[in-house]
Amino acid sequence: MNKLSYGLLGLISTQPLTGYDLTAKINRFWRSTHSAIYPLLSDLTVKGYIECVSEKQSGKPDKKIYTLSDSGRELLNEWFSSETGSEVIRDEASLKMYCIKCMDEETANKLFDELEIRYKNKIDEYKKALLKLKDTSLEQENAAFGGYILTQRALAKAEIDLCWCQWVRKVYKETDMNFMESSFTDYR
Amino acid sequence: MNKLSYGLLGLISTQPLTGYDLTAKINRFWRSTHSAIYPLLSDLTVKGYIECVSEKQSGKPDKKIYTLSDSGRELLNEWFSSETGSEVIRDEASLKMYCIKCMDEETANKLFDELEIRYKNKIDEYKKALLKLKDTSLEQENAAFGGYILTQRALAKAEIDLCWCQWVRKVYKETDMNFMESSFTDYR
DNA sequence: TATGACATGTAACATGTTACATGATTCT
DNA sequence: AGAATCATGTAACATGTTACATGTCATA
Repeated sequence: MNKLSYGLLGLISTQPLTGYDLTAKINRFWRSTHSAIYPLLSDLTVKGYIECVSEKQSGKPDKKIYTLSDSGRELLNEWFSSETGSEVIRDEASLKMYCIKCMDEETANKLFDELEIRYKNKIDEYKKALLKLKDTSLEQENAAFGGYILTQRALAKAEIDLCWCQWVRKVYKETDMNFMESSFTDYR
Repeated sequence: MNKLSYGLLGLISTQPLTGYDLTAKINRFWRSTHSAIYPLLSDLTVKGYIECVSEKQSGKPDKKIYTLSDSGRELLNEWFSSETGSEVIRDEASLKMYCIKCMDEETANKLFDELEIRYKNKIDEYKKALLKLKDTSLEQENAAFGGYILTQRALAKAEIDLCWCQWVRKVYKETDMNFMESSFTDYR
């Protein structure tokens, strides 16, 4: 059982879902692809933590709808009480930003442009997701609550990223002053 | 060449560093371990992007100090201008928080406690790192600038995480009201 | 008429983690 | 006395990514 497997179990615990649904849902909090998820779902089924019902479709592969079993629910509760692993971050933008003073000005400005657009798009995306959640909240309350709080957090972080990028652009330009004088905390 | 290799090249570009130094430095922005980094440094040396000078030590393995070569500098500049990959996040805390409404109250409160302590520790750590940077800025300006802006960002995000966790705890308790009424943006 | 959403799966390859291996010096 | 820091490296195993494979329907 790896962390992703627990995550899948967690999502399934709030409502029955297909591998396709799970791939889309989990990606907001845990980077993954369907190629990693489908084999894990097979494993979880073999181990008896989830159960699967097939729904016939025309033109598409049968839809496999997964639900949590009793032993899956037990395992989930153990996971809830276990120590939480620390966040894994791998951000190429950070690696580049570390070197910002080594780039020529044109390259640096292009990087600022690229990142600002990216963070603005994220903000839009999360705002839209929040509006969408307002419609679907009535039936699936537990899942909606989870989706709501996590999207609020993602939005807040995207806003920080945008603001930070604008601050760095400003501080980068002011080469004559001591950069330690400009605190991002004050700028926010 | 994977992203981590470019990151190592980037760090070395600002100052000569050992594998041990690199492991410590890069971890703030890119989760990795020495077991992944040492083989990459060998590869980069064979390919001629970095050069290595050994310094004899007693009781410890020789210290290998890496510097960037001309072809390494060229490759770095190409990377600076290339499209930036999107951030990879894998956060077990998010996976658990999605299920917060499915946990019993005691488990949920323990999770809130665990995460708040974690975020507070991070905030302390980054504040200390910022103070430390004020002393070392004079000689290594480019590296200090990179370290400074990235630590400011990490601090801002840790503060958001703590604030968010406290907000979720509050909203979680208020079970009778519609949770969509409570916006994290207003709470901040 | 072409792109994207829907829907599942496998294979080859790349990358990451954990444990093993060694050992002096400094801090608590 | 024991833990942490410094310092490099390999091996076995676990995990993740990209490409391949198939095919319909709805939207732009």
